[in-house]
Order: sequence, then structure tokens, then C-alpha cells
Amino acid sequence: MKLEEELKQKQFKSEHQKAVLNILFTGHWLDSQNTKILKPYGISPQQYNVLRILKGQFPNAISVNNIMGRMIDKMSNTSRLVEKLRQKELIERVICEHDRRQVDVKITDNGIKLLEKLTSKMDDFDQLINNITIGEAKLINTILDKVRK
Amino acid sequence: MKLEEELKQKQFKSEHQKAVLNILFTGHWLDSQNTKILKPYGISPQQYNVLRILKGQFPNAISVNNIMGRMIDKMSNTSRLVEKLRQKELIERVICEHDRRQVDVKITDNGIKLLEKLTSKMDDFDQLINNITIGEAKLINTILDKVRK
DNA sequence: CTTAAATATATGTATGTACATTTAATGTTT
DNA sequence: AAACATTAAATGTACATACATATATTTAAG
Repeated sequence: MKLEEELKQKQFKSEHQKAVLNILFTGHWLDSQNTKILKPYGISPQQYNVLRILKGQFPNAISVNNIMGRMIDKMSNTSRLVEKLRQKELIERVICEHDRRQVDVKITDNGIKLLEKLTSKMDDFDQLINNITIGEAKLINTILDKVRK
Repeated sequence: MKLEEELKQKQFKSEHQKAVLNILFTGHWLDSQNTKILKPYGISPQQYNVLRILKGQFPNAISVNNIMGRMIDKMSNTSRLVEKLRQKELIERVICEHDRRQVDVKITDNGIKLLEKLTSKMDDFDQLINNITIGEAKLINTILDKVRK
């Protein structure tokens, strides 16, 4: 569906301004699709993002700060997010010997299992945008990187 | 800055999956830039979105439902958002004669004035993505419309 | 060594958001 | 017209988020 119809707006100030709205709109759209997929498993897109980051580091533990730097949405709130995942026993805290300010975080077996259960669902999520070609995906990636300078 | 650096991730599962992350990441980035610009004026990006929609209809009033259908982020919360703007006297409610369930909303002179004050700031926001060409902006718009089928 | 600055994380607060439910008004069916 | 369904908006609740500030620890400076 074209952006004009989605926003019920016949014209835009410029192609650039339309691109801004299109990125924002499509981003929210992807987010809500993602939320729907994850909801039955009791986690949010952000919590899923943290789990994936920790799986990428498994079996090592990494600090809250390190997690924050790798998140799609870099918010100041990673600490509370980590606590939510700990309550669900999907991750665990590891005391850091050499720097006692730091809290190292590691995914648990439960966490790994949840991600495995989610694999096929999240493949569906990636398929969501399979109506564009690889060439178009590459173009998007090049142009969006340029947008952010 | 390339997405690989932003997310400190060396590789992605596919170009498609990278595109999903890139859209989400760039969307959040634009959102936070927007929030920063609007903050000194005491309104959020969503409230700004509503004001722009109402200015587009001026001097007519439109229903809460109609506003919702035109928003970038179509949330179920438009009613509270409208109330916030009313408290700031940027919009006003108009009783709807032919359907008394409906609440029609209209931008006030104050609202128009605020938008005028914001014009140059928001031009700066649009300029944010001026490091891509018109051709690239058009490409983004075509491809993103295709992403959402 | 003591004090100050920087860093890692946590927390308080106000606001934003999603989702389900409620209230009121209108439409439809019989 | 009565009963039921539908629609528009508002609200309750739980959770998410941004931003400022606090706490603890480490590093750097004098």
C-alpha cells in the first residue's frame, strides 16, 4: 500500500520529506508485526534483541553497557530490561572480578531454548520483506547508511 | 556510519534481514532527532503529527478517528493525545451535530502560531536526510512501499 | 594519600503506549 | 418499537521509555 493511502495524504512537501515519513511509518509497521509475533512468548522486541545479542556472545558474559551499544534502540534503560529477562530466568548475572561496578550478563539454557523455539517464527518475520529483491535490499542498506551520514 | 558499526555486528544473516534492522534503526534515529527538536516547544513528535494533520484541514474540524487514520503511528491512544493538546490550548473540540458520539477537533490560532514558529526548525529536520539525492529518496519511497506489500 | 573526575549501573518520576473494557450514540433486524 | 450489533471516543491497567539523578567503584591529578 502506498504511503499516500496509508496516511490519507495526497502529496508531500518533497521526495525527501516523504522518505522521512516512509522510514518512520515502515519502522513502526515492522515493530508492530514483530511485537505480535513475540507476544505469545511473553517477550518484547527489545527483550528479544538483548537475547540475540547474548546468544551471539555465548558462552561468554558481556556487560550491560556492551549490550546497550549493540541494541537497535539504544536506550538508557538496558538495566531494567536485563532485570526483566533475569526474572524470567532467560539470562543470569555474573559477578565481574576485575571491575566491581560492572555487571556481566549471560544467556541461560532457558534463554537459548526460547530462541530455538522462536527460530521459525522469526524467519517468518524476515520473510515479511521478501517481496523486495536482494538488489533492492542492498540499495536500501546503502541509502539508509548514507541518510545517517 | 554503517549499520555494522552502529550495532557492533560484523555480519548479518542476509541482506533482507539487514534491511529490516536498518529500517528499524534509522526510524528510531529519526524519531530521537525529532524528539530533540520539538522538546523545547513542549510537544512530542506524535503531538506535532496531530497538529500538522489539523493544519492540513484548517479551518475545518475532523474527528478523532479521522486523525488516527492519518497518523504516522496509528495507535489507539489518539483521544488522550488530543486531550493533551487541548490542555495546551493548541486545539479545540467542536460538538458534532449530526453524530453526537463523534468529537470534532480543530486547530486553534495558538496551534497555528506554534507551527509557524516551528517551520524553520522542522525544515532542519527534513534537511537531516539531505545527504541523499532526490533519486535515492524516490528509490527509498518505491522500495519501502513494496516492503509493506 | 587525598580529592576530584570519570565510569557502570540503578532508580525516581513523569510521560507515553498497547490492549482490553466501558460508555454513549447510532444503525439494523425483526 | 425492542433487542441486538456496531461505531466513536474515553478510560483502567500494566508496561515501556526518556531524562535526570543517585550510588558505587575505579581512575587520574595534585
